[in-house]
Amino acid sequence: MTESVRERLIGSAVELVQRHGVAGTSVADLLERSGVARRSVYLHFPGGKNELITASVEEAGNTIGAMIERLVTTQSPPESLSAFIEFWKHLLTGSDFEAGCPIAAAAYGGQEAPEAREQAHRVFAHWQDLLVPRLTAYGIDEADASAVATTTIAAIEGAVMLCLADRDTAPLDRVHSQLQRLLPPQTG
Amino acid sequence: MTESVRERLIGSAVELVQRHGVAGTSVADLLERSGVARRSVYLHFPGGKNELITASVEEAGNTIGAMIERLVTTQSPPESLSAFIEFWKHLLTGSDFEAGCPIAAAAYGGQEAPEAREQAHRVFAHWQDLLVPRLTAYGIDEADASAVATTTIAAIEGAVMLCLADRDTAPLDRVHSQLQRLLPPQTG
DNA sequence: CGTCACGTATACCGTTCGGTCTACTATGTG
DNA sequence: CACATAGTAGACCGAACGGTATACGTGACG
Repeated sequence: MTESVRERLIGSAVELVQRHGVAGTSVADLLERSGVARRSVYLHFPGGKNELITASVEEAGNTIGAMIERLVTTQSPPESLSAFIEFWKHLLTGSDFEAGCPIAAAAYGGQEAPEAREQAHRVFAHWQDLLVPRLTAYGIDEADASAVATTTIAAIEGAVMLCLADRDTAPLDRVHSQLQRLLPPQTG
Repeated sequence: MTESVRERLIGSAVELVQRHGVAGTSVADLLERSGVARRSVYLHFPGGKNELITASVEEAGNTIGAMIERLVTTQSPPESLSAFIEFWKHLLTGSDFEAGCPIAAAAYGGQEAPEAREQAHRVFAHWQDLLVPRLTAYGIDEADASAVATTTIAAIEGAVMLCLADRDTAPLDRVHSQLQRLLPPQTG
């Protein structure tokens, strides 16, 4: 039942990276939030902070990826899109616009943590791979499906960033309305 | 002719924030790159690092904003879009995928530098204000124009982030192809 | 000439950084 | 019991952090 030390560390890393980025997340912060002894960090992650952050990017990527998979296998692309947008709006409002996408934060902090950036690359590739077959099944030309998938991810990630800057969810709503236009009515 | 101390500091701050983010940019780095005495920083920016970074976000926002204005006043929306995409591709390849958008970096680093985040908000609002009248003049419904403008900015910003993660410009090309679909042929 | 603004150079402040170390405590399990 | 495993607690390291202080140089202007 109780979370393991490793899980607590990864969970804390995800939350802190969402709020402060990679460079802005210190080991001391991680210890305080996780309530874990300093030494335990290097027991589970001999590579130190960067290895922990890389693992947390993988974990967050898998969690969100599982949600994406659940959405696209149970709903149509437009419905999945709405639900995904709603997820991000809740994350933003629930954190008073302090938390963004941890994967994006890792991509931007890639200079100091190259392994975390590579992990971010894998996560984004995975997310797109989940979308492409659903888009083609929905009637989108195979040649265009990967571009639509990339654009959906990019526009939402960019909108989350705009929401952080604006401290408002309106950018996500505006992006939502336009991304719907990229999804043709079925049998299109 | 020679750059003033203030200009050197701001220019250095823009480049460093593009590469390392707000939290990852140290005063020592700024001194080394700008070749300026430590004391001079606090002479020009009594608020220290945060004030300097806020000024650099304003400066970078104005520079890119001026480019956007030049593009949209001399070319059609699709042509402007292509040129803007090309600008980002050059920035990425010219920095070996180490430099991204400094405004986005400020938005993500807003936790530790709130004034810089507010400045990022103003910059993005300005960029969108430059696009909206051109989109309506191009035939896009007034109710949709602001959404198209937001989506264009968001998708490109997100694509730049994906390019950093992938170390490849392909995401920008894919996003480009889909953003074109949001711009109807004239008299549409 | 005096002085004052602007700049450099560098020492220094207290704090925090990531990471290592020693010592101790549970909880099993052979 | 013996002993390994996994954890806590906390001192400690050298380096880097943002910011302040002191001393000096230089050029414009009254």
